[in-house]
Amino acid sequence: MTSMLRKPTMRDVSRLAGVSTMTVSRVLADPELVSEETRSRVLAAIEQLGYLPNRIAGSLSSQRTNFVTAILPTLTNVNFADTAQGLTEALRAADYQLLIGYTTYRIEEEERLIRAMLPRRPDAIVVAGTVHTKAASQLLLRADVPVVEIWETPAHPINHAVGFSNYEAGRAAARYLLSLGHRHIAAVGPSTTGEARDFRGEDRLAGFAAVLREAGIGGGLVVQHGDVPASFDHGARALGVLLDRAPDVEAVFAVSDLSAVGVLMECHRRGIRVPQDLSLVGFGDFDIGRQVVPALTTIRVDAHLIGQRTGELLVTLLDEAAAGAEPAVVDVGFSLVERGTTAPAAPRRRSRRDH
Amino acid sequence: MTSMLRKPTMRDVSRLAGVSTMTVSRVLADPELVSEETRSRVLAAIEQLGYLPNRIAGSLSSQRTNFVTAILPTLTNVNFADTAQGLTEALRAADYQLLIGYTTYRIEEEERLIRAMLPRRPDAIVVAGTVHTKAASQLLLRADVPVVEIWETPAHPINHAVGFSNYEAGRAAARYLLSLGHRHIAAVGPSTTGEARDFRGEDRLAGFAAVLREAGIGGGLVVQHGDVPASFDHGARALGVLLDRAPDVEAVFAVSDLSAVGVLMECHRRGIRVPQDLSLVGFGDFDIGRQVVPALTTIRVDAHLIGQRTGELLVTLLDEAAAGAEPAVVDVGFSLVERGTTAPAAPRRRSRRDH
DNA sequence: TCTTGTCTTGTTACCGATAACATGCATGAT
DNA sequence: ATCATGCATGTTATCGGTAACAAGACAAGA
Repeated sequence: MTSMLRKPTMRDVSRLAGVSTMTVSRVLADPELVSEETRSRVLAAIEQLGYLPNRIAGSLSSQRTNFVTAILPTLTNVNFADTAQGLTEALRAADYQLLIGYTTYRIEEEERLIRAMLPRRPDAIVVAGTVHTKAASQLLLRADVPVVEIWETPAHPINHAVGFSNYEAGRAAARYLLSLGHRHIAAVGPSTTGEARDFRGEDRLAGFAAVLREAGIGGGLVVQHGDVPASFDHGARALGVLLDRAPDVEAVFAVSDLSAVGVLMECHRRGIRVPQDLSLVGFGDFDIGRQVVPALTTIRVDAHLIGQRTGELLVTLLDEAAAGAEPAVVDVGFSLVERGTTAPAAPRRRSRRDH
Repeated sequence: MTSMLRKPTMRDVSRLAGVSTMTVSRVLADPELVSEETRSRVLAAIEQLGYLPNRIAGSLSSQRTNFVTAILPTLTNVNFADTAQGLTEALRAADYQLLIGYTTYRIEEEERLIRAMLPRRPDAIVVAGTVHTKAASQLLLRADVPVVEIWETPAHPINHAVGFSNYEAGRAAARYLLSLGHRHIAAVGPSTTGEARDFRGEDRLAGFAAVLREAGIGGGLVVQHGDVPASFDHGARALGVLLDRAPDVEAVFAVSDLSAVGVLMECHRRGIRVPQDLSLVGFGDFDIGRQVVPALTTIRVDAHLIGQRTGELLVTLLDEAAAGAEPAVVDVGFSLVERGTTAPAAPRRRSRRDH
C-alpha cells in the first residue's frame, strides 16, 4: 500500500536508460534483438525503478491478452478442479492466464458468463459440455477466437473438442455388469427436471440404458432423483428410493463416484454386503473411491489430461503459425477399473430374494 | 470463428446512433445519465452491430481492471475450491473477475505468481497464508492495492486478513481428546522438510503439541511423514508409521480430513476398531467425513465463508468511498464437530496393550 | 569503391475506451 | 426579464504500451 507518486512507466525506464520506449519493449519481449550492452543498461533501469510492465496497455496495443476463458460447471468437483489445474499448467508455459467461471450446471448461467467474459477479449474460450443456449452458441461462433468444448466428443463441435464419449462410458458400464452375470441392474443419477442439469451424466445413463434394452432386460430401472450435482448424500438417498422400487436389485451403476460412495456407505449402514449382495460401479475414479472398503470399481477418466491436452491444443492454435488450423476433436478415452465393489452374480445371491 | 472485417467499436455505435462515443460509454456505464430517447437509440445501435465493449481499452483508460488476483495452494482441495467459489460469488455482484493462481504449497511459486499477476494490474490481491518469500512480501506491500491474507489470522498482517487461528484449532483438538480421558495421543501430518509446505497445518500441529506439553504428557508424538499436501494415502501410510512407533496410541489428530479418512480406512483394513480402539479427529469437515462409517469427528471451518467475507471486504474497500479504510482482520472461527470416530477412553481399551 | 545485407535503434501512428471539463438549453425563482 | 441551476451531451487529452516501417552504422562481397 506504499504509495509512490506514480507508478513508473516504460517511458521512465527509457529516459533513465537513454533509449526509446521501443527498445525497452524489446528488452522485455525479445531480448535477443537488443545489443548486450543496451540490454543491461535497460535492465538496470528497470531494476532501479522497480518497473512493472502494464499488460493492459500492452494487450490493447498488440490485440492479444493472453487470457483464456474456462467455463466449468463447478470448482468443487475434483474432476473439474483437475481439469482446471491441467489447463493452467499447460498454458502457464506459454504465459496464458486462465479466467475461470463456473455455471453450477446451468446453461443460462453459462450464457451470462460468456457475455461477461467476452469483453475481456480472451484469446481462446474453453467450455465444458456441448449443450448451450442458442444465444451462447451464437456468441461462441462469432467470438472470432478458438473455442474448445471439453468433457465430451461431440458429433458437431462448435470448433474444437477434447474429451471422451460419455454415452460409450455408460455402455461400457452396462456391458461389464452384464458380463458378470447380473440381470437385475439399475442406475442412479440426479434429477433431469431441475434448472441445473448434468448433461454428460445423462448421456452416460442413456448409454447404460441402451445396452440393457439391447440385451432385452429393459433399461427402465434408472433412478433419477435429487439435485445436480450428485453428491455422497445423493447416492445414499438414491439407494433408498431404489430399494423401495426394486428390492431385488443386484447391480448398480452410479453416475458419479460421489454417488457411488454414498451408495456404498448406505449399504454399510443397512447391512447390505458389497459386492456379495450388490455390485456397484461408479464413474470418475475419484481418490476416495480407492480408499473406501471395498475399493470402488469405476470408470476412469483422466480429468487432468483433458485440461492438459486442451492447453496444448490452444498453445499450438494460438501460435501465429497455425492460423488456419483444422478443427480438432481429441478423444482421451476412458477405462473401466475393476476393484472390490463388483463380483460375478452367484446363485447364492438369489437367497436374498427367496427369503 | 466467423470473421467480420473488424469488430465494431464504440466509435461505430456512436456513428450509427448519431451521438458521441462518450454518450455510448455512459449508456453502458451509467444509463440514468442519458435521456430515455437517446439511450434507446444507442441500445438499438449496439444490438444491431452486435457490439461488445472492449474492457481492455476501458481498463487502460479508467485505471481499473476489476480483476482480483487469488493465489491459493491448490484447486484440488475442496476447502480451497469452496473458498474460491465463495470469493467468486461475492465479487460477481460487483463485476469483478478472479484471476486464480495456485502454488502447489510452494512459496517460491507464490512469488513467481505474484510477479506474473501484477502486470495484469489487479485491483486487489488475495493470498492464502501469511508465510511469503521476502521478495513476495515486498511486492505485495508495494503493489498499491488492497492485499488480503486468508485462512489465517496473522498477528502482523501485510494489510487485511480473513481467516481463523490454526494454532487455536490445534489446541482445541488436543483439549478435546484430553477431555475424553485419552493420554496416549498422537498427531499426523505431512513432512515439513520438502519444498512444499503446509504452514497452516504445521500451525495446527504446533498448537496441538503445545497443549499436550502443558498437560505434562509430552507433545512429541507427532508423525510428520510424506509429501504435502496430505491425502488419503498419506493418512493410511502415516498410521503404519505411527503404530510402529507407538503401538499403544489411543487417539489421533490428523491435520486434514483427507488424512483422517485415510487413517480410518487403514484402521478398517487392519481390524482396528474406531472409536473403540482408537479415537480420531480430523480437520476441515470435508463432505467425505460425514459419509464414512463411523462419521468423522472433525474441526469445522467454513471455507466458503472465508471466500465470501473476503469478497465482501474487497467490494467495500474498492468502493471509492472507502479510500483510507483501516486494515481489517476478520476471524471466521472454527468449531469442533463431534461425530462417530471419537469416544471416551475406556478401561477395556487397555486390553489391547495388555494383550 | 560501391553494393548489399545484417544488426541495432528510433519514429510514427495507432489500439479503444474514459476522466475531466465545457457547452447549450430549458426551468423556475426572483 | 435575469440569472442561477441542473440536465444532457460533446470535446479534448490522455491511459501505456506495440506494430510497422524507417534509418544509420558497419562488414563482407563484387
